[in-house]
Amino acid sequence: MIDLRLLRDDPETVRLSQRARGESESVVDDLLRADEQRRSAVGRFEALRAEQKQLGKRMPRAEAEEKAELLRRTKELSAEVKAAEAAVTEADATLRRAQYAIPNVVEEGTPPGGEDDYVVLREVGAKPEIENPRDHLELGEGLRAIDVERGAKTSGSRFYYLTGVGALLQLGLLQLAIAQAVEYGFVPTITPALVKPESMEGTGFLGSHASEVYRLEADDLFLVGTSEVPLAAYHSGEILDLAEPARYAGWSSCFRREAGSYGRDTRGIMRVHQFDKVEMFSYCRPEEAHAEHLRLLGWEEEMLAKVEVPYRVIDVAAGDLGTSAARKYDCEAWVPSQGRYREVTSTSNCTTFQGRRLNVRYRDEQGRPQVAATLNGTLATTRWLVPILENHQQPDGSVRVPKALQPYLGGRDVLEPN
RNA sequence: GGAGACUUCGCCUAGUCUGGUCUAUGGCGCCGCACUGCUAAUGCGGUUGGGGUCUUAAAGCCCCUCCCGGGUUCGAAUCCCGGAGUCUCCGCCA
Repeated sequence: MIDLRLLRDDPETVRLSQRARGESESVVDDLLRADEQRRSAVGRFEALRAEQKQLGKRMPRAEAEEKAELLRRTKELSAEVKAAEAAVTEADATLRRAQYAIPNVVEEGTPPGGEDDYVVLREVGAKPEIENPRDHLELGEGLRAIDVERGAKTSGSRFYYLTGVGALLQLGLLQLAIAQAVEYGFVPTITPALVKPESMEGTGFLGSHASEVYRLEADDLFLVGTSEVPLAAYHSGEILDLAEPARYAGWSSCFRREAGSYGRDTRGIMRVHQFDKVEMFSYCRPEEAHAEHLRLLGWEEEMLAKVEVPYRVIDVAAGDLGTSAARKYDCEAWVPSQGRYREVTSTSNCTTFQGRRLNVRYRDEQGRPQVAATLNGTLATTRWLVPILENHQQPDGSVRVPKALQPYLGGRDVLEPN
């Protein structure tokens, strides 16, 4: 949720942000009104409550006649206080709803517009020259690494088995990611994949992405779509020491319903209901967030370099940011069979938006608690197998193994079909 | 799944039976000051968090906060109901 002080002091910034996202500006005025109403309700309640407490203090010492008088007044007050309190509760709820209706304020410099209005920041690495490239599924089946038929048999479409070198490749990739994260001081973390509603809510995934989320109704739990969720909720309600950013690298399976993506990426493991991921997550001081964001992007690029895959970096446009993000950079890897770049990482600066919802704070120089900024970024996912297999394929259907992954595949430098 | 115990302002803890003087006790830690010729000891003071109001800002004042939500009452840390979490024991089980 956004900062109410910012809203009061500078509502125009919030309106501009809404415009850049292509979203409603009237919700800004709704929120301003709700804020005003809550404050006046609080004022009424507190005045009544103060009187009630004053009179209550005299009660034990009061003599018979005074006592009767006091009782009469305090009985009235009791009802008034109760009503005023109910009004505050309602105003709080209205305010909260209005606050939840507004996504994070976009960072200055974010390209305006929608999904197609991204800006390409750079392209890195040479695209391989491959004649009639096989796609990742054909390669994966040849290597007996990917089995979507049996995935569909047991679980339905968009499920798969990784077997043999496929399993080793994924485990190697994820371990490489964890190793890199540890090298840079991240705390490697294996997270819960099921979370409570407030954790899901606090991360901002029950807004526009609600239909993407698996819910276990019998237990009122949600399956996470990314370990960002349990990592963000990890320190909820806490006051952290953020002299240095607190960095976690989460390893978890991720679950997505992919509602509304019927017909898109139906082949192979490009878009699936369940996959594994190593995710970087940082808590830091707000003034440090911008620099931290660029660091996360740098670490993503370092991982892409290790798997020797060409990619480009895009600056995602405001309308495609998602609820919590103020700025987002995606790395897209080259996929030869499709002749285009496809998203393999995404790093978001959520500024204090999640921190405020989840109540994560730190102490500033004066020792006062302040809301922490949060950031996240992908270090490796199952989807990475697609560009890895395709870019390193050879005409006979074998696949070269990037040097960094070789130790995880028993030292092999080539995977042969069998 | 069954039974019981517990949850207090960073940590530990008093208070709950018997509602008002709880504006929540004490210790530890932490911060400041004083003193002592060293970073030790001692003394004094401070130390939950959120919100409102006022203000350039701070201070002040007020409200909320004793796990959460209801209820009883003029008044709830305290009594009642519901929920969550932790622990112990029993049962079942990978």
